[in-house]
Amino acid sequence: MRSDPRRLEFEIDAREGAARAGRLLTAHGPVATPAFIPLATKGAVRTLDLGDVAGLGFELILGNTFHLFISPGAERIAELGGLHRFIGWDRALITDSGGFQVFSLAHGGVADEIKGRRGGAGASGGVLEIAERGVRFRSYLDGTERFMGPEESMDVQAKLGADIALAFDECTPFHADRDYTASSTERTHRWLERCLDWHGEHGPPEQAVFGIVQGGVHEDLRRESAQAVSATGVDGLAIGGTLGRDKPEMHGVLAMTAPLLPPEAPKHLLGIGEPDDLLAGIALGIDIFDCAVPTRLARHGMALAPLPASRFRFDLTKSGSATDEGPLAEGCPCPTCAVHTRAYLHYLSRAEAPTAARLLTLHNLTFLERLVAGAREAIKAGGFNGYRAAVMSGTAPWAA
RNA sequence: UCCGGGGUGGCGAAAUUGGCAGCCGCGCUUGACUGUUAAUCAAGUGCCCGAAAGGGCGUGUGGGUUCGAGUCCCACCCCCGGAG
Repeated sequence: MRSDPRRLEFEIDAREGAARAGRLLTAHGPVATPAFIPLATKGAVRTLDLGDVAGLGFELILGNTFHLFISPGAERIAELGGLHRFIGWDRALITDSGGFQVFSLAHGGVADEIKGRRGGAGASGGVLEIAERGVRFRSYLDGTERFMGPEESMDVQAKLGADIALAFDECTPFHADRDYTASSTERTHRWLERCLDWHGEHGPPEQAVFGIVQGGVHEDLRRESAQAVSATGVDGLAIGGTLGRDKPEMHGVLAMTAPLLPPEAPKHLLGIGEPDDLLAGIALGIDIFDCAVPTRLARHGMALAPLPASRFRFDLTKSGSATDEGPLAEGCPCPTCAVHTRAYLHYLSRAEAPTAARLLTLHNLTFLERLVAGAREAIKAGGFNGYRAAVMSGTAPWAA
């Protein structure tokens, strides 16, 4: 157990039901919440320069312990002045612990595991052993055997110098049975204690640590996990693990889990999400979200748009856009929509021009930033429910 | 005009030399993507009719040989190269 002073101030300005608007005060500046966090897994938001990311208004990005550990290595980054300096980002930074990458190494993506497809482009089955001490795996880069446990993860994150470190956990698969999920969740709790012990002794004083709540889809396990993580006095809590087979189940698990977390703590929903998921999470009191969807979809020719009937996606690669002179989304304030037509973006996407991925990434990140910015304003004005209903009925976040 | 080479899906091309035409790739269509091993992956795709099962038609054109022809023979059309 830790009894250190808090390294992360969290101020709540306004509440509406469980939803709240406020800010995280990190060593690298404030982060207005609710916030969406772009992924900079390998130290870069794919296709963008971090100057672009700051220009879009983001105050927090997420880097990854596992990938940076594999290359270029924590020592290298430490020698070069830490991750902020290495990548040229002076705002807040959170690093994921590597727990999810073990899952990914074994199963590919979340959807691959749920649907029983053994991993699209991933899933080379590089996990050798998951044991109490930690995880033995084979590097996807050069095949060498590597090891990561709670201490190693925290050591890497200390060297990276993230403002917020995530505790090392095991992301329990959807297909794991209840017994496995229970014992894995308990091990994650023991790993959290070891993370905090290591961090208390060696970690940067200004670095905050979030613990991760597991428990799969089981209410009692989620409750036990929420209590166990809360009891450690972490600076914040993250909800992890696979949350169910489909969206309704995911929202159910979320609705059951979120209220179990201490109300005053910052809450991070890991790996989610899509626009409706963000609003569902915000309604339940989630403060920060990270997700691969906006940036990955952009690289696959898919734009986010106020289209709830098509999961807020607009497929720009379809031939219907070939002669469409309108913008991606009417009234969108992003730099792409300010200049370009659907016809041009369609052409670029089909041509697999790198510029297409960049322009769509700018748009998609803007969409989510505007979505959460709108939620922040709505909560402060006491109109979040109306805002959510408007977005869910197809009103653009920048118009709401 | 003569000599030589060549005409196969939307495109580049295969076809074990007379044995289920179109392998493979591009393009196109559809699907997937939620703490990023994904600017990726999966499925389909000769043409026509049909919702489908299915049916019909297909290797420049027209004949011929053969149980069977993209492949062999004859004539013609077109393209490329060379010679006049």
